[in-house]
Amino acid sequence: MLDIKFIRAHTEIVKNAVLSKKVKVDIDKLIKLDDDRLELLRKIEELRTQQNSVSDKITSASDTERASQIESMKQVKETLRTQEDQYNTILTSWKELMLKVPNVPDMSVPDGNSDEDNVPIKHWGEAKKFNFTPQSHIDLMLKHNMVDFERGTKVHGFRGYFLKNKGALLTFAIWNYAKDFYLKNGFPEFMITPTIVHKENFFGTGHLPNEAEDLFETQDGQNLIGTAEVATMGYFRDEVLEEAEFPRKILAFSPCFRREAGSHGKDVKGLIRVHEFYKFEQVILCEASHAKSVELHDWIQGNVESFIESLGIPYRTVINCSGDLGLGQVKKYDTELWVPGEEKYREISSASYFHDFQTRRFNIRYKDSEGKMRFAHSLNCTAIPTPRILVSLIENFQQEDGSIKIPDALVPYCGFDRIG
RNA sequence: GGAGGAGUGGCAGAGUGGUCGAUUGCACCUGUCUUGAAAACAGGAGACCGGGGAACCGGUCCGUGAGUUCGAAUCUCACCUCCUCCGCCA
Repeated sequence: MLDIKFIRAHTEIVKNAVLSKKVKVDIDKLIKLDDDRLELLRKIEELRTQQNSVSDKITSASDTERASQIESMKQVKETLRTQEDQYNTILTSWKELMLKVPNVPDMSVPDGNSDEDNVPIKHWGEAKKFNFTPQSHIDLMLKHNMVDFERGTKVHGFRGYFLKNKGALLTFAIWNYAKDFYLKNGFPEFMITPTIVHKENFFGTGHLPNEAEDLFETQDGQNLIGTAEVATMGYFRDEVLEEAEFPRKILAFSPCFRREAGSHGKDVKGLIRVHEFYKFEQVILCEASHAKSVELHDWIQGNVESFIESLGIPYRTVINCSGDLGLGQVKKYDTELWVPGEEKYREISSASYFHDFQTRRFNIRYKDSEGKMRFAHSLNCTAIPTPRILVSLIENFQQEDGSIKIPDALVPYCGFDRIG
């Protein structure tokens, strides 16, 4: 959510954001609505002032005065009721529009329509070429009895999977390694979050109102989270944080659920795109400073890059174009790992900052050194998702004989150094 | 799932129709006193919205939303959350 005062003061900037993010929302209509809202608000407050002052006098008035005052206040009450109804009608539309207004992309964000326009800014490792024909993670994992897609589909449905044996053990090893790696590298807080949460949390993060199609819903009206970010941010809703404790650095773990509506034809095989998975997420809350947000954005991105480097998987980092940014995101980096079977880089992580877009919706504030209440800034970045990481890990570490070498960093966590 | 109780400021806790944005205590800030601190005493201090350069003025907020009333923290209804007891269950 943006501040309506900011929208009014910088209308052109916001309109440009709407255009560059390819969002559908009428800013002129919003401002017109806000004019109407303010005009009515002033009228209503004037009437209330009148009502309050007469109310004060009524107690000490004589009986005849009182009768006439009560009579005149009945009129005021009727007018007030009509105007309040109008106000509420306006406010409802106003809120709907406000929730759709996107945050403004940073100057450094390239313009573009989709992920195809994202701009690579870093490459690490060599996109591996094998002197044999590499197999896909699907073939390799099936060969070593690490996964069962047929039973997954039988039991769960489309995109279902069972991780089995060394596939399951490898996953636990990654979780434990990731937990140790991130906690050692500067995350004082660690949480396992709820996965069933109220809708308001999705409005808070900016996933709603526009991404409802991608959410699973319970019969009680809550939704399943698609990322721990949602629950972790919700944790702080309506709270006033201590500036002295900034930046809050939280490592959060949760199962994640995504309907993948709108991507039915994409990645229909394998572990790239599944309905349920697990993810460690980096979540940051800090003071309301652009410079601080930028600094921490680079820090969380650096963390995920270091983590991938420690596994020895080639990757590149892209800066996401405007059209590939979420509603609330100011800027985003994606980290993409080399997938030899497809001969391309595939997304594994996403690092974004939001300024106060989310915290304004969640009402997460702190008192600054001058005693002024401010909305905090928020950021988040994938730490590691499973099982998607297995795709590039297994394909990159496959050997000519079809066995899979375990990256050194993971060996102590696996208890084996090779599969097959 | 059934029965009962409760939600008030950072915390505790008064307040059952107007003088209540709200007594009081703790915590907090400032001052007096003190070499310093503590204690004592005096004073200050909520959030949000609108107007204004500002001092300030007006409005809203007692779980949420509706209602009754000239007027609601206080009365009515619905919902949410928490607690206690019973039942069921990993």
